Amino acid sequence: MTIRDIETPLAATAAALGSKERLIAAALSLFQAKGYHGVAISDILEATDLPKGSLYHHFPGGKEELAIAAVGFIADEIDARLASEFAKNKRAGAVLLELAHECVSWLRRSDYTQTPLLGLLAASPGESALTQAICDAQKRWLARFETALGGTEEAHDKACLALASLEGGISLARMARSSDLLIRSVTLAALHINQR
Amino acid sequence: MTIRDIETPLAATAAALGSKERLIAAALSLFQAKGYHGVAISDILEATDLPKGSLYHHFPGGKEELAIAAVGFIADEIDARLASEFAKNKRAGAVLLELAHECVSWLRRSDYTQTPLLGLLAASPGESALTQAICDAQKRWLARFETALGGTEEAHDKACLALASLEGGISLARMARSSDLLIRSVTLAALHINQR
DNA sequence: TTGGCTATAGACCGGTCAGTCTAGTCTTGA
DNA sequence: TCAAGACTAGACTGACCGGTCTATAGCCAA
Repeated sequence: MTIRDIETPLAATAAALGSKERLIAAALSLFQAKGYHGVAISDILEATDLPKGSLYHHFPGGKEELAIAAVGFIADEIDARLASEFAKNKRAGAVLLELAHECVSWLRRSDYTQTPLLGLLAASPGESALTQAICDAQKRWLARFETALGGTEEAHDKACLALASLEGGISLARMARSSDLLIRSVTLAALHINQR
Repeated sequence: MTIRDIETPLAATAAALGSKERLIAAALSLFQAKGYHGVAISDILEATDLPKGSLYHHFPGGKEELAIAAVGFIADEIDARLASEFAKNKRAGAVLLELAHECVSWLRRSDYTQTPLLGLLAASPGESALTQAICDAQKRWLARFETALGGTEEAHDKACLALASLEGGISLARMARSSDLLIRSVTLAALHINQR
């Protein structure tokens, strides 16, 4: 399963993937659209056309374990993507813009219902394992940008701006139903980040 | 009721405010911490120590009407705040930084449970009146920055970056439980915005 | 005192929630 | 061929959800 399978969550994947992957794909797609508390187990089962027994077989920990798996999946995907882009010696600003454009097509494809990253997924209070998983994902992405930018104090600042403009831009764009806002903020941020 | 009452949601306000205001204050505080779907009516009633009848008397539309009122309240508060700051001819970057610092103290006071703005409040799908209310709030704040920055195309870009870095920075900071990330991203954004 | 209005009070309802449990069906390897 | 594990299947449970309903308390005007 790759990130592509998630982007077309239901029809295309149902045939090719195993139940566990289908559950993760559907759960991620739904959580990104409605947040953890906004999605019922029954929604996920309906989307995957699987019975309850399957879900609790693969994820004995229930809803939260499934959500953590979904977060882990998207975290790995994006982390790997960042690693491969940076390995080509691209400038951080260029990588950021590329990621933003991918988010735009994601937003458009889902009719602005999904948040491609993790921002709105949680809305859950402090100590849960789910929140921790989201936190870890953000840390890893931040670290990718930071090292790519040179690992200095200034690099840290710029990495923060990169992710913040991306997450914030997604939030703005999603609400306004216009990817324009995301592109504008990220473009400006990328400009600043590429300055040395 | 002012924005201050919300920041210390329970104890301080209980005595001074009427039931309706107490409901709005508690609802806003809870929604900011756990998102719309993460808060039960019973949570709000418990926080305000009011019976169900009172809530449905003041808000016949139930949970959603209360949430819309809460969004409207914070939208007005911040909009007014922005208007008054810009009226003093402050530079946009300075106003942004000031707002960010207020968000920081807000985050700290709530032990990083609340999102001071609206980003995580929704996690609700497209067409609802609540989503529309949040969208309107963002538009108004965006317009404040845009006009303060001169109303040009470039001003629009900068306004997007301002709000995106703020919303995104809050999201990062909240997850990492460190206001540092918010300050870093907003400071950098403010720098860029103040450039002419 | 009375009548009407605003607001409080909380029992109650049908629906839905996450999660459990038992039974059945595949797959696989000896 | 058969036994054992992996997986599917869905009825069932108790808790909790948002919302409705009736009853009552406080207040001010007639």
